[in-house]
Amino acid sequence: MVTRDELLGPVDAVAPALLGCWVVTDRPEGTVAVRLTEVEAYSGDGTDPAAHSHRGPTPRAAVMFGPPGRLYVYFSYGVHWCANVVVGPEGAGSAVLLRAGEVVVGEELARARRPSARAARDLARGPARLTQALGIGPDDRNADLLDATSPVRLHTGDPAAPVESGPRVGISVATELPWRFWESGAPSVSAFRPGGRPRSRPAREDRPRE
DNA sequence: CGCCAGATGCGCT
DNA sequence: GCGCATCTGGCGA
Repeated sequence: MVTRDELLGPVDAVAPALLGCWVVTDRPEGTVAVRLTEVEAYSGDGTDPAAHSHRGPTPRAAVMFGPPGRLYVYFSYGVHWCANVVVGPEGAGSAVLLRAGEVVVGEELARARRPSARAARDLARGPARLTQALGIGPDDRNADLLDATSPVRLHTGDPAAPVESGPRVGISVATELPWRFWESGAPSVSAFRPGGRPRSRPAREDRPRE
């Protein structure tokens, strides 16, 4: 198990240290474990406008201000659930987004949860895919990842390759911070462009309508 | 292959 | 009402 002390440092130092760790979910239908290959740091120190905690402990972001080692789960784009590990001292408002990993236990169950995934590396490639493969959802909000009896846990591990860093993905502010960390060469690292897809505007005002 | 746009609901202005 | 820490399938080269 990861210990509380390992999560107390600055979020941009803790985030790369989580690479290689395992996220494990025990459910009635079986166990799935994912070895983390890509994460992103979000800081609650007030300097990170991309963090959900940037506007204070709103109802959604309250978990980010709680004790380290809890799971911050949020609903994204009206469709997906994404998961973070809360880090830093209680009240810091910092968290590490779990962006991608490789399924190391329970591949059959992960495939059943993600029928659209073809290659194995796509099972947990991307933050919403990762939560799907692990069966993480709203019921896991604020779960204690450091409790050995919890159905969702974080186990220690080491990266299998050097760690690289670069801009975070899918955000439109603070894109200069190199707070995305990944295992060099990992096939499960997100292929998305830094900064996200540019927002498209209506191409034509005179487009015929039905 | 790569690029594109829709889906879909919540949080905050 | 607007924007969003995304994913997927469709379409064209």
